[in-house]
Formats: sequence, structure tokens, C-alpha cells
Amino acid sequence: MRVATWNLNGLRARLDFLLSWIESRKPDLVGLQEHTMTDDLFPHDAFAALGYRAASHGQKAWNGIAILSRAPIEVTQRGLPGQEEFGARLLTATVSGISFTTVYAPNGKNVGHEDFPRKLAWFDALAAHLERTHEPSRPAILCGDFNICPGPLDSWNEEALSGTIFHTDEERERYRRLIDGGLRDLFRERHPDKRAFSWWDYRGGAFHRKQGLRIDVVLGSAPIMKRVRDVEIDRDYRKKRDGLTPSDHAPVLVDLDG
DNA sequence: ATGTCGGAATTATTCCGA
Repeated sequence: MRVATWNLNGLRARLDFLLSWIESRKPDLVGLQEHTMTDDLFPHDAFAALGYRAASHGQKAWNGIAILSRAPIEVTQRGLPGQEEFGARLLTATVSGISFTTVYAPNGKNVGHEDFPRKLAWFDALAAHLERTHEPSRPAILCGDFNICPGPLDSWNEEALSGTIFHTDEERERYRRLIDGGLRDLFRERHPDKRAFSWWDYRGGAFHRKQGLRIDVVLGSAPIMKRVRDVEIDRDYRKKRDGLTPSDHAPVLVDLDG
């Protein structure tokens, strides 16, 4: 079973790119972030034509997450309780016996911005919600764009960026609370010493300069951990293809046994 | 040039957020 997460930076602008990626990588279950459209505009037909069902939790212009799956999707949660005003950022569904949650965490902008403490509060709410609703012994996946660089190895320049947005102790403490709750970072468990990024700024040729961050992750509970066969960041899909503009994020792919 | 995108508001140009 192949699971993936991808921040699209706009589904309308990325639909052809996404469809060609699906045809190439053939994922079974996908969490999508920043589709930036209302649910009535979500292109269910385009995915159905490739054999995928879809569930969306969207809004106009910003945020928006969705789940694509070959197997039936039973939505169990739309939006993070108590944080609805911060936008459509969480969607949970049961698929193939797995509780699958995809999130688009708030960016926070910078440590002095009013969004920064709101970002920390959003993560506190996320951890509390998962602790309330998820039993660690059950199969669960939490994936998405966390907008947190988990550790120094996940940044192109920790030395210069330490203490700035994505790189603060406060954000990393929130990330750690999720890990301590029984979820494992599947990429880091599989590749303890590998420096790999999932996001590169569009500006300044960051991709070609290798100036990226690993902020898109797939976390899994113990029953998922046991099934992991491989985890890779699909950086080829951060490149322009057939004249189509990529997202500023690359997909993350996880292959599970069974 | 903080250098590029996507989308909204408004009509090809500017704003905002990332």
C-alpha cells in the first residue's frame, strides 16, 4: 500500500501536474494540502476517471485539505475542533482500517507576528485532539505540511536559521509532543542521517541551490511503523514538467506492507 | 530586487500570503 502527502499550492493550477503524478506513482492513499478551493469546486470527476474517490474540506482562496483513495473513505473529522477560525486545515477519515489525518499547519509568518502564538496554540489543540480521539495501539497516520522543521538535519542552514520561523524551540516542542504521543516520523526512522528536503522557496533559485527544508512529514503509530517498507521524498516532482509549473513542495511517498 | 508563485479583487494591474 502506497501512502503519500503533498502540498499542491493550488489545485486549480496543479490539476494536470497532480494527475500525471498519480498515473506515474500510483498511490493508494493521498493527503493533499493547500488546494485553495471550496468543496463545490473540487474536481471529483477528474480523480474518479483514474479510479480514486475523494473527500475535501476546503474554503475559498486559502488552505483546504483533501484525501484521495482507491478504497472507500469514511470521513470522521472535518476541521480541528476549536480552531475553525484559522481555516480549513485538518481532515480525518478511516480508510482500509487506518485512521488517516492530513493537516495543513499554520505558517506563523515570523516569531514576532501575531500568527506565531496562534500557530503554537493550533498545535496544542492538535495534540490534545489526537490524544483524546486516538488510541496509540491502533493504526493511524498523521501527514501533511507541518510548517515546522523537526531538527537541524531538516534545514539547509540551521546555523543561520535557528530561532527563526520553522526553527524555534517552541515549534519543535509542539512537534515533539506529537512524537511522544506515539507517532513516529516515518522518513526519519527509515533514514536517520539523511539530509533531504520537501520544500524549496520559489524565489532565488532555492531548489537549484539546495536551499530547502523538510517540513512535509508522514507520522505513523506503532502498527503502521511495523509495516513500513520504504519512505522517499519525490523531489523529481518539484521540477517543471512538460512546461507545467510545480508546487513549491515535493510529495512524500511511504510504501507499507499489505 | 525579498529575485516567484496562486488567487482575489477587478478588468491587466495591484494586493496579499506563502
